[in-house]
Amino acid sequence: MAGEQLIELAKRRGFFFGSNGAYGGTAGFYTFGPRGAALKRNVEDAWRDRFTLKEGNHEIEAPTVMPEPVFEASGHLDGFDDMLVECGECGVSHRADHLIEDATSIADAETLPGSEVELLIRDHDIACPNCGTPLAGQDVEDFNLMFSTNIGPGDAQPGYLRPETAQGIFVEFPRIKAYARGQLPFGVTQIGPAYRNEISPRGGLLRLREFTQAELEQFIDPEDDDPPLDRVADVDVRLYPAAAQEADDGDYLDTTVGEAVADGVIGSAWVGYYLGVAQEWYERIGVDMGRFRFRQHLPGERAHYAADCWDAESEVGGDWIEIAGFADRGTYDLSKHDAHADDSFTVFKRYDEPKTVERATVDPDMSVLGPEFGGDAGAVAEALEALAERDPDAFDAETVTVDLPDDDAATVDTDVANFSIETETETGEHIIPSVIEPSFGIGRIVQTVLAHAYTVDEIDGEERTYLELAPEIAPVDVAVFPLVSNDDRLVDLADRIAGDLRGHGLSVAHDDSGSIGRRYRRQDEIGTPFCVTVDRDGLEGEGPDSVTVRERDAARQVRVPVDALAEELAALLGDGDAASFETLLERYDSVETDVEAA
RNA sequence: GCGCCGUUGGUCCAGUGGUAGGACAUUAGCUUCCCAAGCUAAUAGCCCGGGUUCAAUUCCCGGACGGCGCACCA
Repeated sequence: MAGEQLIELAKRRGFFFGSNGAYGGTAGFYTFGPRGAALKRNVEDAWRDRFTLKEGNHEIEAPTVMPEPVFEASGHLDGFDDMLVECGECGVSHRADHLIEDATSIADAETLPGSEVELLIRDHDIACPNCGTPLAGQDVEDFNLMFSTNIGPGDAQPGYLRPETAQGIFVEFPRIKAYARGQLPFGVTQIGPAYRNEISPRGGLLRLREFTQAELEQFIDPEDDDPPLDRVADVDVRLYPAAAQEADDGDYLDTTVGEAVADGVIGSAWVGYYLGVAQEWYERIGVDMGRFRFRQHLPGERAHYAADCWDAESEVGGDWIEIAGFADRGTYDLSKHDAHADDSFTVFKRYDEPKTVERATVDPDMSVLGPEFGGDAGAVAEALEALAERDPDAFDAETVTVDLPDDDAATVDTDVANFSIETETETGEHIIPSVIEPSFGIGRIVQTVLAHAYTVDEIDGEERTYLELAPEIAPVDVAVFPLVSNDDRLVDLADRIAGDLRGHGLSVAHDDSGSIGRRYRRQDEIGTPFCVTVDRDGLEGEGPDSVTVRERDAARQVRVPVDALAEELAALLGDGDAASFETLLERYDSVETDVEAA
């Protein structure tokens, strides 16, 4: 519940802000500042680690501009536009196709041309649902949600910015399958921008015209391929099934992935598997699981090709927002491209046992058919082949007669057809894989982790705002300060340590401006998990030089030798529980600061 | 796209028909051995276009951007 303060912090501290402010701003576009870009990249890296590397999947990077035929095949060109009609009286815009569908028995008015829709509005006396004024005579305008462009000079080759990153994966499937050696199941991922020319962008990062998606297309043979469900069977999930949403007293279903799949609440085991993987991943990057749920699509909102569909939703500012979708898309996408494109979008599925089939074939003697039938010879040969398949017995006679496309019939000696029954061994068949699609909105995840990390507490009686970000995704790993800036020994050592830690691959902030408390607060506000402070005590005491390491959440401190610093920090920042601040406190001296976080 | 409301330093706000003030932040200096301390100074702003007016940041119209509601979200 920190909506406005969070937006203010995001702007002030460089997480994100509306783009092109110098030119008045552009709705629907956001720029990630230095902190936001780092945070977003860390989220993407965490996603890549879990959904690409840990799953053994293949990541690709396809262009954002794709030619028109791609979207003719995908259905986006026809299906992705809205027909709008504006009321001349009250000015409210309506979906023209919806008005038609309500007033007539036409089911898919979306596919009608605009001119016809205008006639239908006139013929059926359709009026504005808002004010009742007849809409006859108003223009129906197409509004396609894809950004269009031209590829090369002129307008000979129209192109569009992809409205989802997935199309790049589907289009390149014929080649990608070769890299997977043609073996199902395999998964292909892509992280990158997608574009939709939204009518009305709203809500900060929530609905943008350019946004980043991380998508996984898991290609499977639904008959043979099962997910490794046991890996996530015990993962607890909070489900909000369609039935519960429709019931008056519907409630969440707290269960495990294994049980939900076994009970059929989750229809697809593959979808269930990825819900479990996603649940653990969201937890890892710091989503508050008390403000998280999986919501099943209602029958009405499901895309027509999706068998079962669940959304991951998080609560931000009191609203539930969709942050990922998990859909069983069946063979929809690959079938479309298989039908439209030249290449084959199938994989070869080997049978367990080769099948032996007897096939009737002909091998017509064209040196006879040619002279006899002239230009029709080819058609005669084709008709013979078709007949052999349909009615092999016809070739038992002396002559055989076939019908030609132009209603003529042709009779030839059976010998000429060279009819035979051949035995063939079939080792498999070409199938179009089914697709399970987990699709993540990166910007929405960034917004979620920021909102869930936003915390206000009290330190030393002063209110403090900080981001309780997971170290893995925090934009800065560690900040290094001299405790005071009027002692060159401290300043120089802080400089040296910062450089050394950067050499170890850490993202390091260096700050010697203002009091130490002020510098801690700056880092707290951007979620830096650890601060290293160089003080005189660490240089003057017995033994090797040491510095203090402060953790963000409770402001506890421990004194660590400079020589061990890089190694200890790397362990603290590594993913998983490789090391915790508690273990540091056990092994080194803690620092009394009289500071109390409450 | 529609309706209502809004837009003043980096951020949050005050204010005015005669071109503006605060708080916080930032920078520099002094001070400072652990949590937004203090002192001094500096940087920095009326969203854009048109109209009314001697004069517009202020009033009017339009636009852009933002918030809320409607519509939309394949």
